[in-house]
Amino acid sequence: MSNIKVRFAPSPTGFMHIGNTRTALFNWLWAKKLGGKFMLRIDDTDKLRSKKEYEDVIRDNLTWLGLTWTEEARQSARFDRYNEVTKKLKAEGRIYACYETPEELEFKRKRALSKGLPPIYDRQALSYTQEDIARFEAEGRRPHYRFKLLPGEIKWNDMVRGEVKYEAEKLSDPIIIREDGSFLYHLPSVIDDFDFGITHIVRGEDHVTNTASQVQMFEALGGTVPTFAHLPLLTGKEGKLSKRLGSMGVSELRAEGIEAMSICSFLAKLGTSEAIEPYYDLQSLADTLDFGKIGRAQPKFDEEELKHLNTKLVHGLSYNQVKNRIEGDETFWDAVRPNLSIVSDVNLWDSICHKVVTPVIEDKDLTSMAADLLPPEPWNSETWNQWVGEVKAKSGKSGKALFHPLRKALTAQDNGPELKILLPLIGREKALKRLLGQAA
RNA sequence: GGUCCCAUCGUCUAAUGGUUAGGACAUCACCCUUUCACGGUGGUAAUAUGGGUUCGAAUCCCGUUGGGAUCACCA
Repeated sequence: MSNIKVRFAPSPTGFMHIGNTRTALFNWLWAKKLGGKFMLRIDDTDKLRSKKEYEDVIRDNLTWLGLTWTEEARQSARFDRYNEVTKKLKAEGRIYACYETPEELEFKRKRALSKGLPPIYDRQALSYTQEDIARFEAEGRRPHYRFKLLPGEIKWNDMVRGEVKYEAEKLSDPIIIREDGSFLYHLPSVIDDFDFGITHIVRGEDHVTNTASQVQMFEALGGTVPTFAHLPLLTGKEGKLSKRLGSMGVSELRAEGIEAMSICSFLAKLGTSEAIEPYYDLQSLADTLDFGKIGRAQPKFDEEELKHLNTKLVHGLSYNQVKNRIEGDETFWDAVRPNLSIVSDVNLWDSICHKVVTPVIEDKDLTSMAADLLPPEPWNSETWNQWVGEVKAKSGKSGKALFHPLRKALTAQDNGPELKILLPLIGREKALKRLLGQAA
């Protein structure tokens, strides 16, 4: 049994969007490929912004996508553990108290920037005297805490970026505890990864500098540093990561009729050197996962391309894969699916065959003539050819002029499945009325 | 501004110093279908820019331009 373990750690402060989903997917696929475990961790250290509603939607989306988890944790339930670690690190001098107000910090940053200096924390707090601290406390100030980075080179071998190096001196000591005593993301995340035995962390490249400081946190905890993979961030069509991209949720895509496997196939292959094509199960996607094939440039996410892929995927869906959610039998499905963009459009064709349709009459002479020539039932798949042959002979029309008016009258649609198959399903009674311009 | 990353057809990318710069998606044309769609075949289409290094550069080096990330008491 593999000891590989990955996690997806969303903060329940918003819905699942395309970027989130991609991160979850790559983690899941990696665990699947290596026979490891996938855990869900709710990063709800920010009590104000975390909402149960978001959490529910995240779970629901993951389940729908098929990204199931076998273990779960919640940061808000682990504060005792975080406090314990913090106490130890304070004693070791790796965590220190600071008394600057947010305004003072903001001022320092601006001043550094205006002098052309990097806005790195100046560690003034390390030189406080007892008197300074007493004075701050007397003023009613409460401390926040930072993690002290050790000078020197920080490096790791990234599964997508190769060797990554940072100089600790060029990084700010991250604030890990707020003035109100609550934890910020950095340290709890590391403690959890350490405690739960996470072996690989796959996340967006917006985390690379966080990783640099977190590497030192893992070391301070005395743990092994997990293996990292930082995925290039997705951008929008126009170049910049647009609001639209940020708001493009799994729930919305699902509501639009996009298949879960379309989303997974698309996100797993976008930005890689492999063709973006439909995969019908996560296992086969996992088999092909290779972090080395992920490019380092930022791919553009285009919803249109996702829709194209979805259409292609739907065309390849067998009856067995959809029978639980559609009307109609296998013959019907096979006849209709090459015309579908989304599975639920099958219902449109089902209702065209079995419910009331208001026909569109384009060529009254032709359609009423065709109505007269309609043969008696029973009908089969050859009926169409025989009938249309007669209509053609008598009207002298052929090609589009012949077919389009018939299609519009019988289905009220501009395009669709082969009429040869549809006609017997519609039946003589409805066909006759529709050809005469009556709703039926 | 510091640090880090990136730049090849419209899009995702391949080509680890010598290729007619390849593939996939999209697009276009043709074929199939007595219509559309589906399907099949084929075509158009790219190395951001300026310097080097080299017999030879998409590839290595430097500059320029452009894009992105980060530098939060968000995660």
